[in-house]
Amino acid sequence: MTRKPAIEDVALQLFASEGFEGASLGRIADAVGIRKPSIYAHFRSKEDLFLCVFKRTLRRKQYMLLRHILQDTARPFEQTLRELVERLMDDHESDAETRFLLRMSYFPPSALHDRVMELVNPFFAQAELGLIRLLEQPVHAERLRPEGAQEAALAYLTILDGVMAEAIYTTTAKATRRLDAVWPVYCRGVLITK
Amino acid sequence: MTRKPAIEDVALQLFASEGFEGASLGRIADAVGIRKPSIYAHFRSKEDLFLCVFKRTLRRKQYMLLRHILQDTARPFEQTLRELVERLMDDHESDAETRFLLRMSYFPPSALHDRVMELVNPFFAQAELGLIRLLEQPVHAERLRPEGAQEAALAYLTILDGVMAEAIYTTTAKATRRLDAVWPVYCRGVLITK
DNA sequence: TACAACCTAACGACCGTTAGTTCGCTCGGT
DNA sequence: ACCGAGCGAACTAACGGTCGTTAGGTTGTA
Repeated sequence: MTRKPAIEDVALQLFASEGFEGASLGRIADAVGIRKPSIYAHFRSKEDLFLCVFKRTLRRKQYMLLRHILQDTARPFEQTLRELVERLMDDHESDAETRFLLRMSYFPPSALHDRVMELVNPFFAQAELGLIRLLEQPVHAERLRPEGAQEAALAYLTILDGVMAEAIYTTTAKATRRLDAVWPVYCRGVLITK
Repeated sequence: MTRKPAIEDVALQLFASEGFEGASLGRIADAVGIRKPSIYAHFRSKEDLFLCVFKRTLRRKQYMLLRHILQDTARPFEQTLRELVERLMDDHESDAETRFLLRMSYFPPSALHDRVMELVNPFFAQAELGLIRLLEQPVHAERLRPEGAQEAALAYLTILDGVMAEAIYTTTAKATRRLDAVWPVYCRGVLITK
């Protein structure tokens, strides 16, 4: 029975709350219940541990996003999209995975900046593409302004980031307040007025 | 002739790019051209240095924001607000002050979390209030949907944060692309359709 | 004008602590 | 007999921070 998954879980927690430099291997080992050198039985270095955790988180998040977007493509898209924001906000509050991913995408450890960006860029590019594909489906496109799928997708991602930003530096409650204000504006702005 | 301002400038740069834990006093001193103990002639500790720089940055940013918002209250507000996003994006690219402020507001050094938040919260609260006051002026309010000043202010702040988020983890060019997409959506969403 | 007293920025040397990392050993399962 | 997870000890480098001292400028007083 190996402690490898436990090490990754704890590292995720500490990286999310203290940052890469702020989370030491000694405290990670303490929280797992092992000694510091034991970590090196599973990871070549602190950077290696970080990148393993980062890749795992990216994989899981990508899977979750695609599942959510494609779960029921016939529903009104604004319902699916609003639920996605709410879901990510709740995740950010409850589990560290979303906090970790956001923090390390915004401010990666400077020595690993390039390698992190190589992983993050395709992730966001694919998310954007998936969103545009959803909105281009005739069921939804006909309710949007002409040629408005890409505009609606980019505007949505901007709003998503804005709400998550508020959730990061204040609270989920205040972020909900922002979402409630911005959502009607968004819908009026992208839907065709009949 | 004292090196105190130089120390603060360099600390700002390094805190912005490496984070609080990632920026060491030794490297700050090197970049200034002095030795590490000399820093203690001006600051009681690393935390003290950080808080001084943070407060100074907050003061300057607040001054800039108020000046921008109140510079010409008769102009169409959507012009003023769009220019403000563009200005903050440019600042983020050119000088470290905006990067520092955003990074440390999102992810303050965990030991200083509470003290940082005590400074940040009034800052953002006042920015929100100033914005609502601007939009409540009759010249602007009559172009907004009824009771829409607060909604328009919150929606704007969300979009501002979303665009800045993109500027942080990609580039100013990509953030501009988002702004171009979201801005017409915002205007259609908050203005009265005639 | 002279000069001692004072102040302060800056420094070299060094403190205790902790960081990431390596090595060689032990022990339990196969 | 082997393999690999885990550990104790120990290494080097770097951390934030303190100490006593120095050099240069300002000030007070005679």
